[in-house]
Amino acid sequence: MRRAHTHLSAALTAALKAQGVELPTVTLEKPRDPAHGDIATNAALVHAKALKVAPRALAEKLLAELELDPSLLTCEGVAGPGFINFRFASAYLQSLVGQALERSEEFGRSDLLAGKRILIEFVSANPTGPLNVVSARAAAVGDALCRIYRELGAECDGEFYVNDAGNQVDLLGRSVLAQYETLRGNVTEIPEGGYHGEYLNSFARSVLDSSGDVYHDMPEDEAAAALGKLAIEHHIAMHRHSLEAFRVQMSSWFHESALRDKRAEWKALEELERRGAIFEKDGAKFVLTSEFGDTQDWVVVTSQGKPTYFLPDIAYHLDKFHRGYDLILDILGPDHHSYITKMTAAMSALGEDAKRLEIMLLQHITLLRDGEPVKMSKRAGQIIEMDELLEEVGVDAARYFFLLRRTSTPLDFDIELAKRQSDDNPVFYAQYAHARIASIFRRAELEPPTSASHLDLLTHDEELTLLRRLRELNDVLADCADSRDPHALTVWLREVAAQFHRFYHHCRVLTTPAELQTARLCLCRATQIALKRGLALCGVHAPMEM
RNA sequence: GCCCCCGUAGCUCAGUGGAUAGAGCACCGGCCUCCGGAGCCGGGAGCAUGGGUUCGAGUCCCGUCGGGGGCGCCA
Repeated sequence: MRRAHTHLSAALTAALKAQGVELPTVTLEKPRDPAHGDIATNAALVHAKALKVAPRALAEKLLAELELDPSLLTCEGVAGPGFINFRFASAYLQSLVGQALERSEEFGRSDLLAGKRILIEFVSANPTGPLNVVSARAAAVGDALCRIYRELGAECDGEFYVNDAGNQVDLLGRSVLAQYETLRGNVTEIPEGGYHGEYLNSFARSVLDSSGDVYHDMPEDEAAAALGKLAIEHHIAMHRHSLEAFRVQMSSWFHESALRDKRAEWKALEELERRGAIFEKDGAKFVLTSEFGDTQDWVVVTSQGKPTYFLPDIAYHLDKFHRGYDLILDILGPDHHSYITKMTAAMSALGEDAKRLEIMLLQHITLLRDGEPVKMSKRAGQIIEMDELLEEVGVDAARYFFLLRRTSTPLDFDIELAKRQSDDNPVFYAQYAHARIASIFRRAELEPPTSASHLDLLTHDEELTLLRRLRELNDVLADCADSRDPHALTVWLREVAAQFHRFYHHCRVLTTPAELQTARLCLCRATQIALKRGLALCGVHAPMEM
């Protein structure tokens, strides 16, 4: 899908060298104004200064030098301050239909990131309650990114880090125990800082129903520990179930308890000490993150001798580095922003190449119902569970809506809009185009073509514009990969759908001369394949009818 | 006080150093004896602000104003 670009890039490099440029830099871009063609290059503007000539004059010289394959590209001449514009040859655009039909599900695949190993950690919600809608956005984004990186040839793993150790397990156990005792008629206060969610009440009831007084008869510490463990396991199972329903495939679930079993947090501490990156103050141990780019140092072991959450987190990240990934991506909530410099500094302190670690912050979401924000308070236990949202709007709409904004932008999730079956609902608009194509083949009582013919008849403006859109899939995926953000894919899908509808309105498909009909059916099929792939990378189904 | 995100059309947002800044919604007006009208065609207005870097800035840097979030020996 980038043959024309590759060709042009090479041709321009050769032309620049002939003009005496030793290290040509060639950037190709899509002009904003379609009247300027399909590809523009600023090569003349960039290199004019060094060669001491006017940009437009250099552009003319390059043009005279340039050897282009006319089956791929034609030149539109020099324009503006010194841009050179090019246009795709119709034959090249038409050939994309053949590619789509032949490659089918593979349309969009490339080897851009072949050989790269990428790890994306996402969701990683604490197993102290069900997944809520905050995790749902992370799930949608993280999973879509995994799919995109794999589409581009990378080996990409998605990982859930399970915080199943430490203080919160104990606290969770005591909270459950309090609920359990209350249910037995022994009204007990939930401990300070404990968990108040209603879900724990029903969990405590199920424990009481199945185990009776067993936990009442144990010593309190023992009961709390046992109940904590039980509650954690219960929630992990819930998380797995919810994510599966959301079509999120985690490659691995990394348990903090496994790390602690190996004493990995203490080994990380020893390594930091060995490197002189630990100091003691007021009986606590600090890591010298300020020496590695952070504004302050952080406690890793309290004066009570217990590790803070940060120490096992360091051990966990170190483990990720040791697993040899080229890129280690963490997707975290916006409240973790201090974590970026903190963890990066800690990795540097351990002698790792911190550039391999990228921590991205996913901005929060606001659910809107009838235009009004749905109030959520974690402290009061009022949360909207991910499962409830899926139940109400469906997996397709939920996944797609979470990708509609850039990750750096807070997202308003309009529940009514997500449920609406009309063209102002972006997910339905894209899916509808796919279903409409399916209906054309049903109507014609034809199987979709698997090989192309008479493509040279596709010469209408709307046909060629549609082909240009289909070609962009590779570029869009590369953008998503670079920006670590699948959102551009939803923009592309909307544009493909819109352009398909325009084409369909202006160009009759059925009841036209046989050869033209064949060509147009091939174009319809190619569009359908492209839509299906785009939707699949978002984790959304492409229905045949709706 | 320090740090992060954001400020583009009435609203929600694209635009990640290029040429005359684009979509959707909403609003107004057209298009169904015609392959799915869940669609298409046409119509207005805008880069918060002041500097700087650059041949070129919505985009990069600094300041100001406005909105949101974060700064524990909690996780």
